[in-house]
Amino acid sequence: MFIHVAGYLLSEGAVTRVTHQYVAARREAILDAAARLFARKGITSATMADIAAEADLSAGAIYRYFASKNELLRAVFDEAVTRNQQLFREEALAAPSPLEALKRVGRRVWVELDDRDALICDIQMALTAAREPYDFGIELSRNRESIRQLLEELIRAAQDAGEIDRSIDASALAFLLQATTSGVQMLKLDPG
Amino acid sequence: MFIHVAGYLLSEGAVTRVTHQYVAARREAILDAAARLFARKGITSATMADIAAEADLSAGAIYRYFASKNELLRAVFDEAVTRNQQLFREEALAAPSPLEALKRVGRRVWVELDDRDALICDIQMALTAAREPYDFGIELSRNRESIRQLLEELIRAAQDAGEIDRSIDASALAFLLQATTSGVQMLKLDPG
Amino acid sequence: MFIHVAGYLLSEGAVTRVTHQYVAARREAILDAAARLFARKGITSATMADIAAEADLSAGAIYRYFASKNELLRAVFDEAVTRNQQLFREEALAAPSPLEALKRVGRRVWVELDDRDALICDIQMALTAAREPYDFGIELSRNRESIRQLLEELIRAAQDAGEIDRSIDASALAFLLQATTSGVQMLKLDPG
Amino acid sequence: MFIHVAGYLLSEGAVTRVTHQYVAARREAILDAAARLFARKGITSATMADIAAEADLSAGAIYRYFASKNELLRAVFDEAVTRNQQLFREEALAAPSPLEALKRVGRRVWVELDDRDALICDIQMALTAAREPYDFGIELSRNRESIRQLLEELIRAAQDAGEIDRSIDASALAFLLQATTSGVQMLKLDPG
DNA sequence: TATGAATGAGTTTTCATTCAT
DNA sequence: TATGAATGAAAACTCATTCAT
Repeated sequence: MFIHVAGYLLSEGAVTRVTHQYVAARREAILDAAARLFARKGITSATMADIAAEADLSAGAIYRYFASKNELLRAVFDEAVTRNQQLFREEALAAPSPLEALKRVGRRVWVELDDRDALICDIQMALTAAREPYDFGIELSRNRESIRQLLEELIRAAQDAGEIDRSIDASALAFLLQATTSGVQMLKLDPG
Repeated sequence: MFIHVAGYLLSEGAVTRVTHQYVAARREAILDAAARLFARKGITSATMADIAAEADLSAGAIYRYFASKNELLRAVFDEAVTRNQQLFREEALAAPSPLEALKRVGRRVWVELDDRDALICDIQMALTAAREPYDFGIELSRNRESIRQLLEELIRAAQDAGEIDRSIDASALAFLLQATTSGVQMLKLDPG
Repeated sequence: MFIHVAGYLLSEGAVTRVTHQYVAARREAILDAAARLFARKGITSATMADIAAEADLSAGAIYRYFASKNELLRAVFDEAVTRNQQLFREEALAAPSPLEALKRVGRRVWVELDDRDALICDIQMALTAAREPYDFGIELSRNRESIRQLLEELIRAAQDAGEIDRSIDASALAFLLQATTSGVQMLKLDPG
Repeated sequence: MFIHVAGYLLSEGAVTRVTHQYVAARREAILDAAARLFARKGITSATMADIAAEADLSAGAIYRYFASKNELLRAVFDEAVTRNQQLFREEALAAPSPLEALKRVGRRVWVELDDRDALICDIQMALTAAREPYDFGIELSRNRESIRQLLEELIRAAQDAGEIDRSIDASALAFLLQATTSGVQMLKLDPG
């Protein structure tokens, strides 16, 4: 060690940075593979070996990145929640008017429906949360609530701008929009 | 075996009838137990032993009624589809007018949402169908289609009766109603 | 069920008794197999498959009798403790005088040393208890203490009967006897 | 590689000496770490990664010093045997009289009992030797025998010096002393 | 020499399914 | 028909060991 000190000090930073990038990339790859396989086969039926193969790894290697299958599942769900939130906020912020924002969000959701894996992932997430509310449900619930609030704010703003009839109950409409969105997701599942 | 002695004392016909009733009742019990457990634990996590226990049977006995877990699953799904169809048709037939029929169907669906197990079963069915379209998807798809048609017919009838604005696209409205229904199901799942 | 009632009532007792005996015998067989293999290969290296094979079963079958490898280990240890206690008490009760009791216990311990598997099991138990005091140590500690007390009582009785010099500290001698016994166990381990 | 540059600035001899010292120190550190972890977790449960971490190294690095976990185990056992031998000889040589030598050895052994890790290591060694006599037992056996002879010689010398009653069987007493020593080790294990 | 990511064999555990009773 | 013990094929997870850097 005393002989190598200089060398280590020089290289450590670089090595660490490279390794971190590599590790982060692998983590991401596993996460993506898991999301795909959970969607295609179902959470229980997707084996760690399946996921590993999809991520070009051996099954054991996954455990360097995620402590257990359950942790991996949680991470996949976290990513899905984040993705959903971003989708809404991005469109809402970019739009020139409240009504336009609502329309764009709707259009964006419609487009995203073509990502079948993400679609299934969302529904599976809801099911899992329904069955294990304390392990998985809390964040999902918060997520849904925050999206509902965003919709409600947009509706009220549109009402203030005269773009939507003021007699409409903004809260109820927000609920209805969200329900319809979820519903369209369900219908989109239909393989027919 | 001696345990059948009592049965043999009855005339052949009676025995057969009793046995048939008995078998049918057991089948139904297993089906119900399976539906409950598939909903609560998920299809893969619900074991045959769980289901047997819930139906007051031993694990092996189920195989007298269903050839495999997959067959049992199929039967559970069949029942769910049938139940859904009946629900719609019953209400539609009993209503005095088309619009009233639509309203009653809506109310009935709303009430059924409180059967959490049925709710989860429906969603799980859709997921399974999405993943294995040829094994499970076809009938589900037909079911959804037939319900959509029923809705569309009711809407058209209501339009003919002047109860609904004729400028509305009946087909699109039927789709929307169905989507909203599915969507409310999803929101109802939310444990929060 | 209603058809079979009579038959079931008649046979249930018999069936249950037979089954219970069978189950108990299997449990015992597994326990013995496990004790042997824990001794021969060590606790960690003895696999459930090894144990099952030694007990003429498949690995999975063990789980009908013991919830986990750890439970099985605990049961093996429990049996060893019980065996040790019995050995001491039996000899002590049967002897005509306190000193004779001490001698008989000593002779019995000496004889038991030839059961190499039991020997190793005892030592392994002590090691395991040392490492996981709260999981395994408490009962073992109690066991050792109760044997020490028995020895002390015997020594005091022998002193009262004039068989052992009264100037000797009974407690210290009991400790020494126990230590020597343990020590001879250790030396007996020596394969040379 | 550049990380060796500093080392090359030194003369060949110096580099070699430093490297040798370094290697020896590392080897020793690994050996100590392994002894500690084998004692605390058990041989099988202590992982190479555990040991490496305890020795401030990465898992792979150990293989520069020991070809396998088994070799490492063997080395740990060798050290323990050597330590035991030295302990006895040191005290025996330093004592002014044979009886005093015996007493000092006894006292030293008593003191060493407080090194719980060494204690457990000794017992584990005996167990391992009992199970794999040809791999691990031979040297241990020789060690025990040589200590017994040393004790016997001391006893005889004490008898010749009139310090111990000549009627006592020196060989038997040596055996007994050794057994008691081992036995006290076992009792010391007791967590209670 | 040191690192630590990856591998692959092995271990515990679970469960659908079978079958003797 | 019902039971429940047993099987055997997975599946999650662990770890000694290797190897590119």
